[in-house]
Amino acid sequence: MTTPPRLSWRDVRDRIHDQILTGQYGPGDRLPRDADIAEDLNCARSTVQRAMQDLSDSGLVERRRKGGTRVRPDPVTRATLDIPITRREVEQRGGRYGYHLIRRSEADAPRAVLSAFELDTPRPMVRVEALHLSDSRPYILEDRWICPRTSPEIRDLDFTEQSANEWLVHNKPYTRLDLRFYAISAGEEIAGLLETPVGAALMVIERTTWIDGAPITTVKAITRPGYQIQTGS
Amino acid sequence: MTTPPRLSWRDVRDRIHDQILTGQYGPGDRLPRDADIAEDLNCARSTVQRAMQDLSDSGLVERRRKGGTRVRPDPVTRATLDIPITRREVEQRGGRYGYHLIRRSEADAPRAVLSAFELDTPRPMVRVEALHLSDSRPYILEDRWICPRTSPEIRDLDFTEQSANEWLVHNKPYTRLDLRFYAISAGEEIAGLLETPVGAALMVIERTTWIDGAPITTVKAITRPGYQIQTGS
DNA sequence: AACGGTAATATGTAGGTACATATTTTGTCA
DNA sequence: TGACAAAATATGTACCTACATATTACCGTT
Repeated sequence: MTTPPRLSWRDVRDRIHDQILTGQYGPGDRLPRDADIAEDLNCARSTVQRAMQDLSDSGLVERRRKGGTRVRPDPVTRATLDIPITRREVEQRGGRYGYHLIRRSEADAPRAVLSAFELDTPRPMVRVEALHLSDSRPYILEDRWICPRTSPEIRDLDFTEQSANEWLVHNKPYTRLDLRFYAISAGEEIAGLLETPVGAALMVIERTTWIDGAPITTVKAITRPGYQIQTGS
Repeated sequence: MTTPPRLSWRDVRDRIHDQILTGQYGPGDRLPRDADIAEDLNCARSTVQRAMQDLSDSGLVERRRKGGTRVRPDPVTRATLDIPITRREVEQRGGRYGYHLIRRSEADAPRAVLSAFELDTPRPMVRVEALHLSDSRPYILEDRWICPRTSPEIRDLDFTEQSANEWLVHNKPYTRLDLRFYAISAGEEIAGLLETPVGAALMVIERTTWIDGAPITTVKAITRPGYQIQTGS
């Protein structure tokens, strides 16, 4: 008697995945219940559940209690991005990291910042403008607003030695993150700070974080020309 | 006797998460074994396992068999991106979608394309240049190379009606995806096609896919001015 | 038909056991 | 001391059971 090798949840996942992509189940179609698939494949329902969870996470299917599992009608390519601390990023690329605080100020947050936080009422915030350097050359220019109501500690920090980026990542967990990328053309001020020609195309990374609904920080990181964001590796 | 409400894996996760961020466990520190945590919290090991998996997925800790669980020394902010089919994207934004094939050609893949695929030896590929429109105005310009050795079917497709984007997403599953974003300045040709001033800052999305190591397609999607990529909704 | 409450049902989660697997640690021998 | 094999160990996976929860589906009433 040869014992058939047990099915792993990856096997189950791949099997379903194949069935979807060979057209056996099309967009919007409902798949059998986990229990039935489990019986079909002769494995435990928990194994099917694990497989389905993974397919759901990767955006291929949608699952709803009692509603069952259906193939997502609009396929998406889903990818995971890792954005390291800027210091780590520079060092990992073999550069010598440098940091320079440009200005630290307090003011009522402008409309754009409030809108990033999805706030209606104006409130005072701390603004930190700083430059990250790689081998003494400008790497990323960051324009950050921090909400002191959520992070009172920043009143005692001047961010001349340690970047707000680093301090926040190490000390301020968040429950919600909003990321966006877009391109801008370097204006005069930015071009001057990044030592780049006026009109250069620059990637901007905007990041906003909240903890349980309370705004922590929003930052506009303007990268030097040629900067790339990439997945994996 | 009040029965204490059972701990969910989310509770466990949040508890560990807090402990890490209050400094109870610092970067590089090793956490107790799952079994011990389970005993401490009076829950099943499988619950702790689930919690730890999630923390591992979100980049906060690293787990290794026998090595145990340790706090990641270099914190990263990890985010998930959904990139929909361009047609869906346009329609979801309330625009009327249009598609226009510019050119379909065959040639040996240039060095840049081979490098994207991590290939050494040149091989012939199909190139598809096309324009996606929103309300009859240019939205995304895509310059795509497809490997016919991996997808022989494309020999029979002319991509005049359906975009290669759509066909591939629906018919070509991939096992590996490489994504990168960067900014470019519109040259004359691109500016003409996107109906944008020369020198405008544009976001580029490069996407390369493989199936089990075999190259499928690589595409450079040049977006119109003001285009943004963002997480979440 | 329209409404509303109830039952039916598929997925989600927790508990528990057993074994698999990947590493590290230890121990032995040259 | 070094190399290699064996033991120890923490996480990973599979199975099963029981119950929780969110919806959908159904049915009776108006």
